[in-house]
Amino acid sequence: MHAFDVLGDPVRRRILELLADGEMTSGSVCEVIGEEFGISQPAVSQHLKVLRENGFATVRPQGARRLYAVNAEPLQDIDAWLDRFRRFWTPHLDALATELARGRRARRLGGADETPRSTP
Amino acid sequence: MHAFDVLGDPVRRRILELLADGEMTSGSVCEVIGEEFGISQPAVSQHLKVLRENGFATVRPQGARRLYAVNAEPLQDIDAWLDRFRRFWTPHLDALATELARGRRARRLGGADETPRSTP
DNA sequence: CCAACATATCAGCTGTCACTTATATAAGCG
DNA sequence: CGCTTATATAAGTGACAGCTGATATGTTGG
Repeated sequence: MHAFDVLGDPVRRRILELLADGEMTSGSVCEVIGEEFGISQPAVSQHLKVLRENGFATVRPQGARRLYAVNAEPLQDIDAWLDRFRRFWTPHLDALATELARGRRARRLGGADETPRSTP
Repeated sequence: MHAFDVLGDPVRRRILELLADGEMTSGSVCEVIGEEFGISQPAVSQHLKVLRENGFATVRPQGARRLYAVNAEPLQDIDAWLDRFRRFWTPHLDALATELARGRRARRLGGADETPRSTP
């Protein structure tokens, strides 16, 4: 599943927003999301699974609870993908801004955006 | 359709990448995308429609052709949404970087991310 | 140990999205 | 004017994402 697909779901975006403020147990997430979106505990748990399996969140058991936290790497990938469009709203990067942008880009791991081969 | 849903499709992402290099006719886009993804002209046309209707692309008729171009506003929205996670990979913004980040954020239009009301 | 809690998984249903083929609209050209 | 080119729309279909209710797994406290 591609990073953008993961973020395509409003529930998952909201969960990440929650986690952005710090670790949360699955239960707390379920409480808030259930309240806001009116969906069941299994539904939330499934969303957490998607976030986990796609590297957007990490889990840490603490007794019976599971503490979820943001893992930003995939978000950084998205940020990197946006780079090619930044010039549309940042007409002329001055030297330092260029430097900063380059820094962000360089800090990325390996490129390889899955664009399919010409003739399968 | 939410911005992230629009970008959830690899074909649409690729189209935007193509348009990032400058205007293209629908035909040219069809040619490249058809080649790369092996889908039909109507399929590509439908994707272009989604991009159009969600503000990711603009069209300009030129005779029988239609020239498509990137419209970056929705991408900027996404960039703004990412702001709350930037601290995860930019541990300590120095003064100027903060200033730049604030500039980007401030340049955004109105906030209002569609988070549903508590009890419908 | 066992009852109650916390969380994950399973199986099945349903709506939506991306595709196809066929066709409509419209501009250029001889 | 027809004919071809360029693009969009329509209608139908298959796959799959996200939901629910039921249930499995694992933990804690009495």
